[in-house]
Amino acid sequence: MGDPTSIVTALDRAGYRLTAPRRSVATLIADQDGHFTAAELVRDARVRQLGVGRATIFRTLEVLEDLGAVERLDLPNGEHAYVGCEPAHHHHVVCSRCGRTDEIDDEGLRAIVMDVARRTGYRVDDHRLELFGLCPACLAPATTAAVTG
Amino acid sequence: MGDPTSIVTALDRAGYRLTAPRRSVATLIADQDGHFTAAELVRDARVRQLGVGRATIFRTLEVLEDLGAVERLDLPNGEHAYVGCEPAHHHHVVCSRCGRTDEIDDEGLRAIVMDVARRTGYRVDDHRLELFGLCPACLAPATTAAVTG
DNA sequence: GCCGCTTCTGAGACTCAGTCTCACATATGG
DNA sequence: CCATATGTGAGACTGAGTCTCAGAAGCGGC
Repeated sequence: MGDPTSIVTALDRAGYRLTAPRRSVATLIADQDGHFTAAELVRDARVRQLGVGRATIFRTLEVLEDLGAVERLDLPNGEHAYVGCEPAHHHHVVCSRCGRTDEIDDEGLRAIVMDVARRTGYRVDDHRLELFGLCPACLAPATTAAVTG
Repeated sequence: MGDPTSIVTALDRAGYRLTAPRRSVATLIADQDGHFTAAELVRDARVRQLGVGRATIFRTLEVLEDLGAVERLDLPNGEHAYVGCEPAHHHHVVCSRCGRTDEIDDEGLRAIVMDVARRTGYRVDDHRLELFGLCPACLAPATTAAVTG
């Protein structure tokens, strides 16, 4: 964690200028564990005195989402969060406790999408799958606690 | 469409009072085609002079979501929308053009969830699947147009 | 039908995410 | 180093959703 290079590279390759604020945002994102919200980046930027404006953070997130360097999640509570990720189509499992996310591939889902399309007559262009639960690390103490108490 | 009975019944069975504003909201929802936003209900209520306040609409939607009489969707553009639906776990295909939604069952997804759980070590408690595309009705003219022009 | 208690409601203030504007700054190609 | 297109920050603005609180009204008991 903590390496903003891939984000910066993605910006560069797409023809965006490599400005100081964008590098700062890239660093902030690279330093996040699991998912994060725009508001968290704004707060972190202020704490770290990076002098990056709110608007810039929102704009940069938008660009990065377009580039696929970041993906937007809709948490069950309605919040919009982001995860840094590799630019390929995939989905995420999100830990409800610590916010850790892992990518999951598309495999089986494709079959479901095709099946739904066949049965409903829709042409399915896009889809979103999000799984929520507890990651192994958060699960371990929970299990222990359950056994103990 | 247009029959608010099932929503009213659901409220009643859950021990909520059957007030005039709640009946109005139930009717508004029953009259919606496809998905709708809280803002749309507020507007409709005003147009139809139902005298239902904004806060009440939000509160009623929250209650109905708890009861499973309504499900919340996150549209690709970030908006929060709702669909009236039967209170059982399922997912939706959403038409990007007309907003129509259809329910799809859980079948194949269960296998995916279990597979992901096994491979990642997460305990998956909840999931969300949304498919977006064009419904058959919106698809037909689109196809014609493509052929014609 | 009426009473009393509890739940519900509407108005409007409030909060907070996200967008927009616009004058100023700066990365980049030449 | 310059010209210029692109990016930036401050802060106003918008719109969703929440909260508060005094008053209204459903419902069970009589």
